[in-house]
Amino acid sequence: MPLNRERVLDEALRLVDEEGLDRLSLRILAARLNVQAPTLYWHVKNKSELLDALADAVMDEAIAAVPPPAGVGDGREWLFEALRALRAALLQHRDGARIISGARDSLRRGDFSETAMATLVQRGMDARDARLLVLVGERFTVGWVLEEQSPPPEGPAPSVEQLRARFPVATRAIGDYFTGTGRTADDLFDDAARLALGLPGAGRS
Amino acid sequence: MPLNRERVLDEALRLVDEEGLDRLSLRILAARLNVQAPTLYWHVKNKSELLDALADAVMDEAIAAVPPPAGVGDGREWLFEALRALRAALLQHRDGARIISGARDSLRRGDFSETAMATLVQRGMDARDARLLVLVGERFTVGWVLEEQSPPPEGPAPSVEQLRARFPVATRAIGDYFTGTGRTADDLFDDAARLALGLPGAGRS
DNA sequence: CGTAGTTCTCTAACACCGTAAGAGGGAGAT
DNA sequence: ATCTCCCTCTTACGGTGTTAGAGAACTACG
Repeated sequence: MPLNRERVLDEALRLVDEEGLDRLSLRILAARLNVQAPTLYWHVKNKSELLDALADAVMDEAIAAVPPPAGVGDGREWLFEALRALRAALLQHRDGARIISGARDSLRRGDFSETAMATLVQRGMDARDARLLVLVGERFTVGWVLEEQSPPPEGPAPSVEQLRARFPVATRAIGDYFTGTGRTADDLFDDAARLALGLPGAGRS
Repeated sequence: MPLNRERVLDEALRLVDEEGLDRLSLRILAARLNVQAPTLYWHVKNKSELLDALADAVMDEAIAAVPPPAGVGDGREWLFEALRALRAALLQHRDGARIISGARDSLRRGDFSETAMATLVQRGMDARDARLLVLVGERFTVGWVLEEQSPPPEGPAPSVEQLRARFPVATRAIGDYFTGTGRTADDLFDDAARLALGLPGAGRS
């Protein structure tokens, strides 16, 4: 079975999932494919193009996960669901947000925006508002997941008391949000995303 | 004049500003300081710690640029100004957003959030709402500037017609926003940020 | 059948990277 | 005069992306 571009990309994504984006090197990837590193250059222009292709793959999954528009509203609720799907797709892969935010040349990013904006406009929203809303939602979500996926600091984690001393308001707010209540990180994103989109809800407890 | 940590960090930031984050290597940095690469290890633990220090430096500038709270509202308007200051500080340095989003261990990020949340709470906002709002604003802004600062694709830029064919809604909305009107990228950020924070305005034209 | 061409993988090498180990110079204190 | 601390040096290791070019295997053509 000969090597082809698809197998290279699949294995690259698997490698990133297992070891993280920083460990993706052409030599390691080649070894996993039982091949020498320069061989990859036959199937891929260079590493940067490989990274772009990975970003495309991740975005494809995100786009595929977006639910079809339904319901009645002006589409804000649908956009909210689309952002949930985007976040889920990014979380599906280790460093997913870094992959797509680092891509130099990925038209799939634009596809996501375009279909989102088109859907909103089709449902009656002003084009200018739609663009603004999609831009806000998309960049907010990427920034959010980027933070969620950022690895913890290298040294020993700072103690809870130290954090409480330096960030009293934040730690108390975090504590109030999670402890006792059965809320999860997913709920926090939902609340934040609804807020960013100007949607009601974010159900007070 | 002996080398010290401060001079190393200053020169590193200058190097990043001139050449971009990808070109920051210990050898190049050392050469600019008329020193050999391993010498830097006397002043800095390793490259990762250096990057964290750069992130701290950038965030310090952002924090310093935040205006003192004033006025009357519940603080949302002030937070909006704080986000503008954050964006401006990130734009001040090449790859500013990447620098702070890549930092593994920077407490200054937390300082920004903490003072923002404390300010909002002090002005009467519910702690939970304040946290959510600050989180939304901060991550939105970082995601936004990350996109603003991402370099153009390597090859020749795709033609306007190609873009219009693939992204009709988006290109039309962009055109409507900028052409003719005297609006700038700064205005677009302002509109988007106000939307994300639930502030009125984003003056319809 | 032979030969030419295409497709894929190989080896060898280059320049660069972060980083470790340890030698040594120079200044100040004992 | 020696000891000690601070700072810089040389040397080296294993890793990186990438290029150049040789060569094997297969296909198509005369």
